[in-house]
Amino acid sequence: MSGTINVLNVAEKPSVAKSVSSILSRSPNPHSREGRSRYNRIFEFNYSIRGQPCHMIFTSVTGHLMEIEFEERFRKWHSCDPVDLYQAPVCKYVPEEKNDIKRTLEEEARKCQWLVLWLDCDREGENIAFEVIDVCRAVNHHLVIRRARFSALIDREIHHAAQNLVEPNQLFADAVDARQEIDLRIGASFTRFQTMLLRDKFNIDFSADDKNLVLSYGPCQFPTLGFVVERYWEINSHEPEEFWTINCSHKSDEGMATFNWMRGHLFDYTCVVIIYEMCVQEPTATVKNVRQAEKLKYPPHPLSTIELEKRASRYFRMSSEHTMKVAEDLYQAGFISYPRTETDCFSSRTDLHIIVQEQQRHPEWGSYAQRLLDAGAGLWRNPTGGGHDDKAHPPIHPTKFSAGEPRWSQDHCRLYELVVRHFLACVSQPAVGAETTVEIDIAGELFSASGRVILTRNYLDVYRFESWGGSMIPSYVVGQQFIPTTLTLDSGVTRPPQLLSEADLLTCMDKAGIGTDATMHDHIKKLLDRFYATKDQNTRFCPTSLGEALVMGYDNMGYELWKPNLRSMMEFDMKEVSVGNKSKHEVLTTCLQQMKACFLDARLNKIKLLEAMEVFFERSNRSTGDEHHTAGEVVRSCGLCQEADMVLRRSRDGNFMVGCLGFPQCRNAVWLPGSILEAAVTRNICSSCSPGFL
DNA sequence: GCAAGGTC
Repeated sequence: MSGTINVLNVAEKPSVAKSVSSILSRSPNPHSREGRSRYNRIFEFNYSIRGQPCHMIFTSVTGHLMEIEFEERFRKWHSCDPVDLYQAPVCKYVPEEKNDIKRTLEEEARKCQWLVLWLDCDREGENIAFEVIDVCRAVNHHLVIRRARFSALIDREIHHAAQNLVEPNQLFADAVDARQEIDLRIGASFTRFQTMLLRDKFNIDFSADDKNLVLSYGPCQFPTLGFVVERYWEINSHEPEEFWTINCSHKSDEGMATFNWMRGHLFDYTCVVIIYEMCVQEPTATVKNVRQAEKLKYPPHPLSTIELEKRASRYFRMSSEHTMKVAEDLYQAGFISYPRTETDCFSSRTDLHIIVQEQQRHPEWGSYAQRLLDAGAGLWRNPTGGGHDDKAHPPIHPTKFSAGEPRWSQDHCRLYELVVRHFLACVSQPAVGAETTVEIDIAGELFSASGRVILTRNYLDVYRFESWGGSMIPSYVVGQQFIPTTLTLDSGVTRPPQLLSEADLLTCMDKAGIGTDATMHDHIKKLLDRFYATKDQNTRFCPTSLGEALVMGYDNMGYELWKPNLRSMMEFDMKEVSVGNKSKHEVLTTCLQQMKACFLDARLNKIKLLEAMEVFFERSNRSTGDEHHTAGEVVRSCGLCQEADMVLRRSRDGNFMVGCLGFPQCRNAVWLPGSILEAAVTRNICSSCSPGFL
């Protein structure tokens, strides 16, 4: 073997550079010096790779080093036709704020014989690896380039990776190149097109700073908007239907039992009346069945990013964007582990007990932590995972004890508490309850009642965010007979679903593969920033007229640009590229060809987009006048808000519409076609569809 | 001024 060689090692982020350096140098604080970028230090130590003595120089980037952009002459909005953006040359460049990292890499690469890439082992990481290669090779053509493959920051894994270096995977990087290019071309072309088309035609009046009103289109943000609009439409089109049911209760010395009709509810009034009459004539109830069973309520799986966002939204009404900001703070200060992870199971190598031990001092949950560690208490249970593992980061867990820091905001305290309590819950036994179900028979009709008592709370003692409802019911024995205390015929009305909450929206995105754990909150925030949707105090999202108009415009064209399919197809193609079934060129060509055709067609049909905007901005303009308060003929009560009446009126352009008097709080409305010359409210009921009770 | 993806 020759003498010592210099090896430049690059990780995706500073924390990984430090961890890997510690492991390889077998020292908790390896020697380090400053680089040109103040975040990315350079660690130095000696190491031996397969007998070759190496002087290791270990630094990092911060995610992608480069961005993709159109060539200069296509960057200005009016410099070209947006359709040109499907062929315009694109290039990768290092943005200004990453220049110091680039310079560090160049300076160090000149001194080295080898370059070892320690980027995350996913597609994006592989792509970043090639960005680093580009920069380093430009200043040193003789570099020997190697890739370290590791899935966890633990000794065995890291030493194994260092001793078994491989080639970087061009296919993985290609998949990301294709994704970037498609996203840029589609996003920029549609954004410019719809912004320039609609901004000048409509006086879209936003109270805030709208000097740079941009109506953006993106393959992630639009499907996200699509979910919001789709739910809103589902609510609007809901026709409340009246139903009937029979309820029965029985009061005894032990308390009250409420029995539900096992038929649930029926929409046929006559039918329910006949059954009810039978029950009233022979009201004696006979107990047919009494079941007792032990039920378990399991603690949640270890915490992934999406779950953290969902739970912070549900428990504290924190937005996912704010949650990630606070989590990042806590992570930077060392209180919680890395907050961007898909993993919801702990590696068997993680020492869970040590994490619990640290929390024993806490005034609120410390005693619970002590009980967990007491083997005699039997509270401990090894956590069960949810089956997700990104092979890079553990689930989110506390890494340092705190009883609250002076600099923390209320949200920092809450989020730290959630992470700790969630962790303690994960390693706890499930809650145990006893459930009793009683079935009775009245005149041949079956009713049932159930009750539950919690026998052992276990994890519920620490996880104060969850409860397990249930009430006691008196005891019954099979064959026992009694006369019900009440037996009533009740009516109800079917309700529309609720608007999507932030947690619902995250679930929709996760299922459809829209965005990643690190970006989903960005796409949600974008809907609010672009005035496409609003969020109420209960974190529920409602599309604005603008958001609804955009989705409706494309929907009327017959395109599913606002549905998640487009992104799923792209994801599928990316996978094909990364395993070598399709080439990057092939995927780019076909995908962009299709999107260009779609773009040209959309432009040809821009009248649909304009029409959709007219509908909503007509409606929006009206709200500034007071004419919507003028009464019209009442058609029916509003099924959406269930508070005001729907009335028939003429809109400003002379067309008929049926709108809710609750406007603008309630935006329920039906717009009749302009070809209708007369409209009136009658009591006649359509004989073919015979709508039910309204 | 435009996308989505890394990360500080």
